[in-house]
Amino acid sequence: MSTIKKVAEEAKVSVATVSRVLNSTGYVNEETRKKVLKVIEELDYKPNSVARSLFKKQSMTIALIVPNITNPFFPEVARAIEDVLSSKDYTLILCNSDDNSEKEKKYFEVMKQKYVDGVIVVTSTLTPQYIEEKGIPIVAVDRFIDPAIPCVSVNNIEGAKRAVQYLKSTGCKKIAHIRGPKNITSAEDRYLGYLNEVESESWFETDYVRCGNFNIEQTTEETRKLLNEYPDIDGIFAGNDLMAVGVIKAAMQLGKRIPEELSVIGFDGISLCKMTNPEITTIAQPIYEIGSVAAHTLLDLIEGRVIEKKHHQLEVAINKGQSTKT
Amino acid sequence: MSTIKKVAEEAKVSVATVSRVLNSTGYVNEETRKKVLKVIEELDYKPNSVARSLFKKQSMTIALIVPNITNPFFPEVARAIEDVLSSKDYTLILCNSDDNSEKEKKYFEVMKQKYVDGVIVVTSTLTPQYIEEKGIPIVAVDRFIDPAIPCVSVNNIEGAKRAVQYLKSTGCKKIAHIRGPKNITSAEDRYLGYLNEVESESWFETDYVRCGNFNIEQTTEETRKLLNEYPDIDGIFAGNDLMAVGVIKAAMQLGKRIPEELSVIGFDGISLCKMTNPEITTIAQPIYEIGSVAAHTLLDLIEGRVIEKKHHQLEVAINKGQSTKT
DNA sequence: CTGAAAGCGCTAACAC
DNA sequence: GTGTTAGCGCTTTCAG
Repeated sequence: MSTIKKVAEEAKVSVATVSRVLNSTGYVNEETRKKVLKVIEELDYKPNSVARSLFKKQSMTIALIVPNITNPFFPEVARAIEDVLSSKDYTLILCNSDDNSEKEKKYFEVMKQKYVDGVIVVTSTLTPQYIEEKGIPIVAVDRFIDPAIPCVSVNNIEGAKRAVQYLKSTGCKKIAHIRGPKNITSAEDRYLGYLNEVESESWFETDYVRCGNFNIEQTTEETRKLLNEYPDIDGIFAGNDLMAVGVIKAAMQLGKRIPEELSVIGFDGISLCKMTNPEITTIAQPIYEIGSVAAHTLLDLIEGRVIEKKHHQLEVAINKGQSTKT
Repeated sequence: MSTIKKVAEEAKVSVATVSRVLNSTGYVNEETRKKVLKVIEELDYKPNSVARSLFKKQSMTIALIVPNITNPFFPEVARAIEDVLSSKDYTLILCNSDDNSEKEKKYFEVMKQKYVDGVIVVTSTLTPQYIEEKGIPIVAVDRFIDPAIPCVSVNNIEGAKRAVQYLKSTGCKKIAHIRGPKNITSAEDRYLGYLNEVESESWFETDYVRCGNFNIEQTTEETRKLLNEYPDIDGIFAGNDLMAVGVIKAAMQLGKRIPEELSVIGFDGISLCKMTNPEITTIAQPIYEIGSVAAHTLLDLIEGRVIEKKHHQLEVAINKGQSTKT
């Protein structure tokens, strides 16, 4: 592998000059510039990013910390982020935290040692103090951390309201909610949105809310119990699409027809919704856009541009499938 | 951020000594060792990986190049890889190639400049010459590249045979195949396995093979055509699970009952299979294990261990769902 | 416009 | 056992 020094020798100039043409900084005579370029070409010289990083204290890489890339929501976010990063010559490091605070911190440590320029994170355990202390530019995705930290998400409360409203509009009379984990802001907000729509209804019971923890099996189990206790529930708003699958499974086990006897609506809009049968009606987030906006925001932060808007709340849309009545 | 120099000053020793205790290399008096450790603790000193990389010409990071992380097969592979890497203090860089040779090459270039220690790749365009030339340790996953390059996959031919045999064993009399893209070795092998099982059958027609390109919509379209032309086909082996979804969609559109009128079997064993209705019967690859073995193999390669086995062919298993008869 | 030289933070000879 | 020093490959003052 050729180095800047070899190029300099070959071109009979100093390394400083080569560096100048490489980075288009400072003045350099057009003739010498051409000569240097020619030698670079001939030697197929590629600057060493590590050496550059050491000097500049930046690495042109950013890290994405998600709970688990295996959860179908995240690959799409990751893809979007990687797309914008690679178009700007940045590189993406992928980390799975399992929502474990220790792991998240360990990743942060490592990233700092590697001069990683910034991180995009989906977390519910990291505190603003810790983040502040690390001093790495950061943007949160999906889950809110702190007013001081840029965040891109959707309006989960509004989305949840729309879900319930839609269920009502298609004739559901008793609507339950299988919610995501406590302490996850997005799950909490969806629950709040649901509550807001139903608490003043005469039919509402607090017992209509069950926790499915974003997990199919548990959701199936909880739903079965729920439906056995309250056979007249005719609509369920699941806290995400995976849980909607769980709800549907439970309904099938109980022999309830969907959507005739039970309507189901999810949240997220992962591509899975279109693969099931019935296709799942869902409050779709613009997942790709979320990733894309997060990446751009982080780059703004890193490259010192003024960040006009700290909190992006993107619009949800309703994707109608066959798990709800028309 | 404190540096090794500050630690040395504070501990009143040379940087060499600090480096020694850091890396446990060479002799260092127990007393001084303790003193140094204490200072490191006090200053919360963390060695700078970039500086170390520059010297050692290695970065403790490896890259994973997949066509598209959005394809549900890959997140699981990525997760497995990241799990073993992080346990060995390596970091994972994620790249999406879209099966585009130019992008793959660009990534390779960048990785080389970053002193990335190795790459795990899913490719059908990279040539052994190119890889050789780059001189980066590499292991292929899912798709075979060259006998000289370590590869971890399953025996696709055998798996495909088993799929067809299973269909036969459940009573299917005319079995078609919706195959994946030409030039992708795994798709090719599955096709070969299918062919091997059916070509001597009296009912077999070459026209029973259609190309679905690993894509749901196209598969649905092709299947619909196929089933219209040959209404008596009663079994379809889809080249992967996503295409199995496409087949099922087509069957539903045509009002064919699954599995009574048409049995469907997929390949891969992604978790999606358990989320659809009917659940998809599939030839399941040990996806997590594939990623895990690939990561270990790459680390062996990187760390100079003898690699006992270049080509790992892991075992498939049949996952029975309700898309086939019992 | 160009070159010399001082680092960025760390490791590994090589002395002592 | 421990310190000195020469780099790893690049960027950026600072002279000239």
